[in-house]
Amino acid sequence: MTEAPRSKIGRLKVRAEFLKAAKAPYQARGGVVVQARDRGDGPETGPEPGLESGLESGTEMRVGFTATKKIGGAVKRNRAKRRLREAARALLPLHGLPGHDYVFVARATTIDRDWAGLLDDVKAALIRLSRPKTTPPSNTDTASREKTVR
RNA sequence: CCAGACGGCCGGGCGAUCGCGGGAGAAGCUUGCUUCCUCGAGGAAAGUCCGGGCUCCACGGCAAUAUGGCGGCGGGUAACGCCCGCCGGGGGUGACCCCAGGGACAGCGCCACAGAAAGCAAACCGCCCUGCGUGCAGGGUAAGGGUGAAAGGGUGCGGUAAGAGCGCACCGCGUCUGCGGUAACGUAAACGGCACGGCAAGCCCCGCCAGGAGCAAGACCAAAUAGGAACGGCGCGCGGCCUUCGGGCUGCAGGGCAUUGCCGCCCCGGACCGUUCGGGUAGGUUGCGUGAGCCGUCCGGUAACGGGCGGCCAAGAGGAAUGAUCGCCACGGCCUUCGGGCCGGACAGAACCCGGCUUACAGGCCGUCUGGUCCU
Repeated sequence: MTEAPRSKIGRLKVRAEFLKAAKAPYQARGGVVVQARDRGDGPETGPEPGLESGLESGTEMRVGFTATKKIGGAVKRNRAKRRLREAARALLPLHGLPGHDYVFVARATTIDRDWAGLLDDVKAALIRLSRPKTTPPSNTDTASREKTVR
């Protein structure tokens, strides 16, 4: 789809993709719940020319946002999604893994959490999710990037 | 100045950095990206309660019925159950506020409890008269008592055995006439001696208004797969038996070209192949914002509103943009050593579009009016 693998973050749009992500590992921090799913078409396999999976191909990482009615009315739900979207924009290129789908689930505390705290929550959840046992080989440069950030 | 009534308006401002959605705006190049420019939530965007526009479906016209809604009169409007003005009734010292406010001689029904009596009036305690056996019978009466939401006009005077619209005055009510008003209605006089109780938010009657579904409406483009149709090529087919399920053996093979056999050709049937077409799913485009539009001004109208002229184009997503952080100022609290410091931001987010209604709302501004108090 594009040559720049890092700056491009796709968006989850279909309900089925959210349901798949909901079965994946997740991490709950103070103001947010993050779910991460490895789509299994990592960058080493490369875009197979014959395969039909060209749509969700390659190193792209994608993200979706969810806020249930438990949080409040439309204003509160939109506000929570906006804050999560902004946090994802800032942190996902640094701590996200390529080829993964992330779903950020808003909680009741998402709105009132102060901004720095919310960023810490998201960062901690992303780092925790990025070092499970099945680490892809492409994770090395991501880890080094993490080190430089700290 | 205090208390209050009514109407209108606002819903923080400026800036910096990083971002997001739209653009038939401009430039650049590597032709699908970058940079710049520009526009980007509300007074209720909400509830989805009424009225419309716009779509599709249904439908020959008219009338009636059913069902639902509306209900003083006049006006406004595209329309309304909305708005304005007025009338009537009720409340308030007042400014003002409130009212499901058509019909009870079309009919049915109801009026609990209490009370003697609750609807073609009757008479419990009374009051009065007559009779006598002196506490009962007969009669008159509806003033007084008591019940009730409501007791067959009210108050006063006369009248009477006691009373009673029995008579009179005023008030109420009814009828008729005059006058004012477009009308609802108001008002005056005369007459009537009071008859016609209330409930229509019980059914009902009368008048008026209503076909249905909704932008997930509807229109267009159109993969893959399956199925359909047309055309062309092609006898590739069918039955029976056996089977180790791979197949084998055997028989038959439509109609026409006069007839019979063979060959050939054509038609038909059917399997497969090819081409084309239509329906249609995913997906995409559109509907989708120039409109009962907004601003200014003048004119008509008490007003709602209407008209003229000039100017403007101002969200349009589709997992759904309008955000994050910071600084200064304004506003509101609290503290203050009067320098300042620390907190805080209501209700709520467009989804086809308008007109209303209803509900939610921190804080603030403006105008008109009423009552009271003080000063001049």
